[in-house]
Amino acid sequence: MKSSARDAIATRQSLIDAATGLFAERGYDGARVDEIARRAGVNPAMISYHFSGKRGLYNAILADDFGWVLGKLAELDREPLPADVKLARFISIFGSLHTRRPGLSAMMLREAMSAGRYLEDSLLPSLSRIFASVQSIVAQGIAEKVFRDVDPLFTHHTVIGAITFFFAARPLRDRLIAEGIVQVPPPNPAGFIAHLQELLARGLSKEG
Amino acid sequence: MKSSARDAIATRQSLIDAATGLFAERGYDGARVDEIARRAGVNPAMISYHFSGKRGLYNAILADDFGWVLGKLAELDREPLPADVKLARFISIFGSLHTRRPGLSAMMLREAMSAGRYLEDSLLPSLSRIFASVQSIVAQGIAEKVFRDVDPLFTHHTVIGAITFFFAARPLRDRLIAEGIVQVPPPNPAGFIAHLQELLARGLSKEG
DNA sequence: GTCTATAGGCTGATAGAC
DNA sequence: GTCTATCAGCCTATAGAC
Repeated sequence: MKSSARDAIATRQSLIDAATGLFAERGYDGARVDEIARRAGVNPAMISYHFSGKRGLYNAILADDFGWVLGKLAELDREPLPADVKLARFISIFGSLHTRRPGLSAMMLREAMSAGRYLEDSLLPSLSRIFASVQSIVAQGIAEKVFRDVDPLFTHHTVIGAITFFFAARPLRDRLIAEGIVQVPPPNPAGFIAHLQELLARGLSKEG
Repeated sequence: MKSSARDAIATRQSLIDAATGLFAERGYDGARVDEIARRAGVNPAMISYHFSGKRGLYNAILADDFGWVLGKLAELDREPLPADVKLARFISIFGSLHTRRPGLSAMMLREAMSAGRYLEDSLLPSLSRIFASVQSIVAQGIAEKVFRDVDPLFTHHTVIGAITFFFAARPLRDRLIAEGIVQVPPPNPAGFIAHLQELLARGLSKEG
């Protein structure tokens, strides 16, 4: 992952990749800038240079990824689909986000637990948007009578909680498997997403 | 919550309560011992005295609560109940744990994300036990043909993820509600637990 | 045994010289 | 883009009061 010297783009990207992993596993305060730089294979001072500090690096990561999700959510909003299909689609989008950007689920969870403590104010609305994303789909489904009468916020929390936990808890799962403390095959993300789609489809269905 | 002077028990408890809140919201590295002591209304040096340091305090909290959960899980194991009832019971136990000890869900999530980084080795088996608790219930249900043929680990992650997220994400939810960014009534834990029980019962059911 | 005040010493983020 | 020094922040140990 080491960038060649004098390549600003590569330096930036190395830092982002290394930092995402460390922020995810150790949190903002637990991640050391020296180790981020070491993993990225660049000089620690590059963090100030490219992102004006640790905080800037942290927020740059979230700004990028939030942008990606919001774009996808906007696309989904525009499509005139029945709510059950939308929900399955959402689960799939949210799953692929975390597959493409491992570590993001943990960063988002940490922000949720700390009420957005390390987040720039300008990013709070984006987080809020994502935080509330499933609710409107569920509400639509209830209105359309394809879902039974559940609480949209509860359903939202179940979906977001399950997905983020699956990805965020990977470090512990991997450790327990590696140390032979639990014996399970390493689970695959696509299978989990399918499992969750099926569970929700059956669990929310009006009939049954 | 301030303990009266020279009351070791009260001092200890104040520290545990204050620390649980701060560890939950800010993580191990983000929680400052001075602030823990200030919130507890005791002198900072009391942390060394009663728990031989920050790390000891952190692990004392987890040791207590893990003990409580493991006791409940052992009880549940002993009862000869059908798997669907056991699962509902588990959800209820796990929910009441987090209701009684707000902050614990966040502490456990953080440990899962960091692979048990701040946990004493002696507590890892307990965490692992909790981490794997739902799996065996689901496996039993499949064998008994009351559940359809799902992946027990996936189901486990869904349940644990949903519950811990609901409680751990409270700070962000409260903030978004307080600032009027989302408009929902503050959700009640008991309702969420019931919602999750119902979702799982329908979603895992063999018929339908 | 329980608690307070304080000083020491370490670690880590950043800025400025090169 | 790198190296180095500084400065701030935080945990803990110590000495002693109650």
